[in-house]
Amino acid sequence: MLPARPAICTLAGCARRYSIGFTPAAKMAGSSCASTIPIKSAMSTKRWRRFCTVCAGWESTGTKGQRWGGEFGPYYQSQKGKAYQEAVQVLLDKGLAYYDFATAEETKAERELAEREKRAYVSSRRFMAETAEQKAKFEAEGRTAVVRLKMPREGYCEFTDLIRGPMKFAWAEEQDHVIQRSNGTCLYSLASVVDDRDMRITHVIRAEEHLSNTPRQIFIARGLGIEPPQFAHLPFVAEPGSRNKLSKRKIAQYLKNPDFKRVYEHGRRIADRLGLQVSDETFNPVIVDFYEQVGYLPDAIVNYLLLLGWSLDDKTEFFTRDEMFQHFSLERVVKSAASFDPAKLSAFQEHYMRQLPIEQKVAMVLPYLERAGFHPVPKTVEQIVIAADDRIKTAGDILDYVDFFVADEDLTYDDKAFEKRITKPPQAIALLRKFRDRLAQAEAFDAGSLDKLMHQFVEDEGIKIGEIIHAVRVAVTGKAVGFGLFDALAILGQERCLKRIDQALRRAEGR
RNA sequence: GGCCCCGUCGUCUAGAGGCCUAGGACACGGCCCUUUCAAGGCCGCGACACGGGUUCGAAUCCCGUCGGGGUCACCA
Repeated sequence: MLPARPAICTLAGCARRYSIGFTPAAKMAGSSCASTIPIKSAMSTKRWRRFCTVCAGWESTGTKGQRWGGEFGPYYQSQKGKAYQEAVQVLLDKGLAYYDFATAEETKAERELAEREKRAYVSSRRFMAETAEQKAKFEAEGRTAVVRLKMPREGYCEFTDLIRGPMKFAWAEEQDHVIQRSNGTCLYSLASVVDDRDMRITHVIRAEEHLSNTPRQIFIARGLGIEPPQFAHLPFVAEPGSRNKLSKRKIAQYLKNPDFKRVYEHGRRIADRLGLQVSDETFNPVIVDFYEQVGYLPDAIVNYLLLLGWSLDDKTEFFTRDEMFQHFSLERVVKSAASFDPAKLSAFQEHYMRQLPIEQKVAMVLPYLERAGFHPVPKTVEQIVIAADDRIKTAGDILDYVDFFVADEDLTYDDKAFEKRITKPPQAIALLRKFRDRLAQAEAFDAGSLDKLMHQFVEDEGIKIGEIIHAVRVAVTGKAVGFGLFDALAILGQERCLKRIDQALRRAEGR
């Protein structure tokens, strides 16, 4: 069944299952992507697929996806109606389910009555039809039926959860859940059991909110003569700074958290420079798409998420995919919910970015420049990437350095910086002019030579380096901040540097 | 409300009765480095929810309290 909503993946849902679920899945199945499908349940296949695809390398969401095929299809619940109905019939034949001819209002009334009388609601089964005659009688009244499970009213359902250990639920607490709607279609709890059987699911690894519907699934499985799969219920991911389940709808509230806000606004700046249309549906730090758009590394995200609720020991933090597969175990999953910490995710991102070879960084960053409307030569980009070093924390950060690509006459100046470093200091303009002349005479224009030239200039003038260097920076880059000035000058080249300094001098003199 | 789950620094966690004056990471604060911004180095701050047991000894075991969360659909 395709989810009604578009391909959105929250960190709360798919991400957790990816980093935690995918890992043992791949481990147990002994292979990668293709095996993730049979190991999970069929629900929200599309979202799951989206996340896997994204985290496998931010590839486009190929819907053709041969990789998603497999021998136990079909994988869409919309194509499996017949299999579900057959299962319902088996349950009916065995007396483990029944036709319920009660109307929605009648059921609701019973439930409300129980609530008023402060007792647990148990279906009266007043409109239960187990024989053809009963069925005919209700139908004659013009009633339609749903199929409900006929849950045991005594005893316990016991099973072992791979994360939580032995579980014991009283059958009497279970409702007679609907498994087939009056229109003949089936519900999740029935469908997922059938899917799990058809797809040879051995381990169901899912969020803890499903813990309480496990007994009914075990009931259905046994009724169908299926050995129930092993269950592992993961705690959910909580909101930053609270224990509530993370939700993509609460972005406005999360924005009050300074760390969350920082991550969001950083992404927002990049999106704005790209002219991206942003919507809360996808441009939201709670959703993986956000990180893809801003240019995060999948490895960083997966590694961060892996540690959100699991650890190997008291010190190991960084894992390659292979190491994850090798070391992961459900037994070490933490039982309590873990809050999403955007600041720590950023720290992982910075770490992985620092590890990235230059060529890969360049390749990662180029599409951002192109999307922002620049057509830079890769060599220059490489120089910038090297000079900027770890200042580029996500691929989108390259946009902090577009000043190198804009035409000299289009360079914009930060007014405050210009004022502080050029207009205001009494000697600044004169010094800048002198330095400009030195630059004009420079024979070598590499960073090392420029460094020497600057120091010679400072010595000759008897000034402190701070009196000139900032003025030069603002004159050639327009900004007060950036990477090493000599790298910046070298990348721009002599001609452009002179042009920009002249331009700044004219601007300072109000011409 | 019934049922269920959970409770160690702000956050993620290590901890299976003595190795714990509770370890690591992120964040935070300070210092150093420095042409700005980053980064880096060093130092620091900082927790066993509470109350009873059991024990020579408890963060670890038991009971209770409190707190947080999940779930109770013809959603998935």
